[in-house]
Amino acid sequence: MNTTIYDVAREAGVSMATVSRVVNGNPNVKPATRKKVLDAIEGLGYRPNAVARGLASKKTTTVGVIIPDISSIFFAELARGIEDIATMYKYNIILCNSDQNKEKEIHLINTMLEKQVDGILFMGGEITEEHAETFKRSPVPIVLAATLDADKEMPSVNINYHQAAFDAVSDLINAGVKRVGMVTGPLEDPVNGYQKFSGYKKACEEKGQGFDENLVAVGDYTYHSGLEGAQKLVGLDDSPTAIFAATDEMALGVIHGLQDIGLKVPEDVQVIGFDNTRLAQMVRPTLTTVVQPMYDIGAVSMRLLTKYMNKEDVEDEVVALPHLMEYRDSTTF
Amino acid sequence: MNTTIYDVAREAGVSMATVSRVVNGNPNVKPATRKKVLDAIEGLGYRPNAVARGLASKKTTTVGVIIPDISSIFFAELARGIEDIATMYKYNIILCNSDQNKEKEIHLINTMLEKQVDGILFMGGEITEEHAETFKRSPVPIVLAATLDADKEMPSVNINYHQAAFDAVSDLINAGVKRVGMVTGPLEDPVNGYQKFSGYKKACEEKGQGFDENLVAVGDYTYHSGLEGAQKLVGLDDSPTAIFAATDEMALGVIHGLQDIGLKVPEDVQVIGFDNTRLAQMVRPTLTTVVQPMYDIGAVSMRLLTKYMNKEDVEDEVVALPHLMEYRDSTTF
DNA sequence: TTGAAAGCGCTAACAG
DNA sequence: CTGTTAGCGCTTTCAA
Repeated sequence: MNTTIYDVAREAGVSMATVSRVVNGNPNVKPATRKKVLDAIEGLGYRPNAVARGLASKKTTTVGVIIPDISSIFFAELARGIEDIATMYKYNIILCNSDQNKEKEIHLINTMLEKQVDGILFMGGEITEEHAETFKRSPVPIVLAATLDADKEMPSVNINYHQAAFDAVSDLINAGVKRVGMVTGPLEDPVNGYQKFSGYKKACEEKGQGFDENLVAVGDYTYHSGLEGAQKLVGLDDSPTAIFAATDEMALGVIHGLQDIGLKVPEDVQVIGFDNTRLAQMVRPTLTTVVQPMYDIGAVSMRLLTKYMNKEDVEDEVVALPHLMEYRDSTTF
Repeated sequence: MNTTIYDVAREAGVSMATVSRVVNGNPNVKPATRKKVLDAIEGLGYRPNAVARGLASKKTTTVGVIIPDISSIFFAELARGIEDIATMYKYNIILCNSDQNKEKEIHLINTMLEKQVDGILFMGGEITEEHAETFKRSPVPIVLAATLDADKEMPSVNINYHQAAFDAVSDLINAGVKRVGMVTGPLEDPVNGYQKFSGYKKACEEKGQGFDENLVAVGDYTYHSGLEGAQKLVGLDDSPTAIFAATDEMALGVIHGLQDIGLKVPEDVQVIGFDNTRLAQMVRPTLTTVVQPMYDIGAVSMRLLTKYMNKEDVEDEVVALPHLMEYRDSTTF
């Protein structure tokens, strides 16, 4: 049997309430008493049982984190930001991979709710009606990180993907590129698909080159799909002299796809990526990319969640972090 | 107030014990009764409280995972293997980053024990005496993943790092390379430092080139340190014509460090990495590397932990998974 | 096949 | 400043 608060009380010659008070740092304890209790705790090697505490207090100091895939370099960085801030506020994290599978996501939320988490941080792709229903029914706060909610009625932390993509493509066109191609994520994905694509499209339309759907290759976030996308695009009659990729990993694929068939980056074709993961510096030429502050998105969303959990006032429910460009050697400007 | 097992019992006209039985799939319930209960659960939207269950049953179906840094591509892959198997066995994961800091590691173990996890999966660097003490005192099983325990008295899952490094360097020497250099991790690190280094050293000594400490650069796992290491090594009078790096990330740094000063890989200098992370294919030339099955190490260690938690018999407490070489374009053989 | 009742270890009024 | 007393929601004997 493990030693309990009751054992400590007996050992120290006080009531369990007093032990509870010193364990929880309640100031209403005479120093001498506190010392007796502390000594007893030390002597018995007492370790409070967080489960019992959770049952009695209805707080577990644990938050659920639903993430598409922790082995993705992008989400792993986000997770690190989340965990750091959680630790700072004394929360632990229950981490689950969803593979962006709707049934799994809903199931995971329910599992976490059973475990009585104090809040949930959700990262995913599309927020369907069913997601919205589930979120609404949740007895604890839920915050979205790097995940768009069409109705903007959920608390969330993002950057403006549409604008960021628009900016990146505009840079290219302003620098004199006549035809810019794109390797996008699946268009059903609101972030890496639709938003970034629409930013690209808008820049094409407004800046003169016009939109040509042949210049768009749809990838699946992988390096390999970037590689294939590049080869498809440069195989065109009127092939692009710059390619914008929706993620850094695909951008690396694009660069190597280009190089593998003898094209030079950036001389023949310029390349811009998105995210500024560590990959961007691990390639030659180094990658010009849109900086998405992944760690910060994780950190800020966790901070936001703590505010909800503490019932603090929050002024901005929907926060958009700034993005910017990191110019490296895969572009000529 | 949330609905409890008691509400369901009243609604279904049975006792809470019966509700508990159907919730837990106990077969000793008449089908008709079961149906009544299930209907009541459905109607009330009842969701069992895992915290209360944990307190009563002394099982939380949660395991603690201590990892140096989830944003590392290597550990993220490992974590994915862990989580997948945990999910398969209906466990959830509490994930914490330790940054390989001893105090943090010990502290985290205690936090997890307070939370009454059913087991702990530990990834770290050095296992000190203090670690061993803490592990020994744990009331729940602990398994090490990709982490060496000098005394081999803890259950663990690894590959044979020494042998793997020896094999890689031997390949180079057998292929005619006269001088092989190495970029190692910190030598205090038993895995990425000492074991791999000693494998390298042994191959040098046994295969003829002899060991020359000038040929060794100590990195810190980062891409950047690989880059610097390479430049240091090729600056030598009698510079190496092949470099073995203790991790893929450092190997990418080595390749680019070489290329940045005009050397060709593999014509001028061959390069071999370690781990076979996804990075190995995201570089030109693609990287020849030692395959360490990260996902599998995670999966197998979690499986091993489930056996301990279920008090099943385990035949192999210390498991060594096989390693092999993946030959790509950064070597000439 | 079902119910009654005793905890699991702790928090949180409430009293004194 | 300290102790008493109810629970928190569930599992688990033990009887019936």
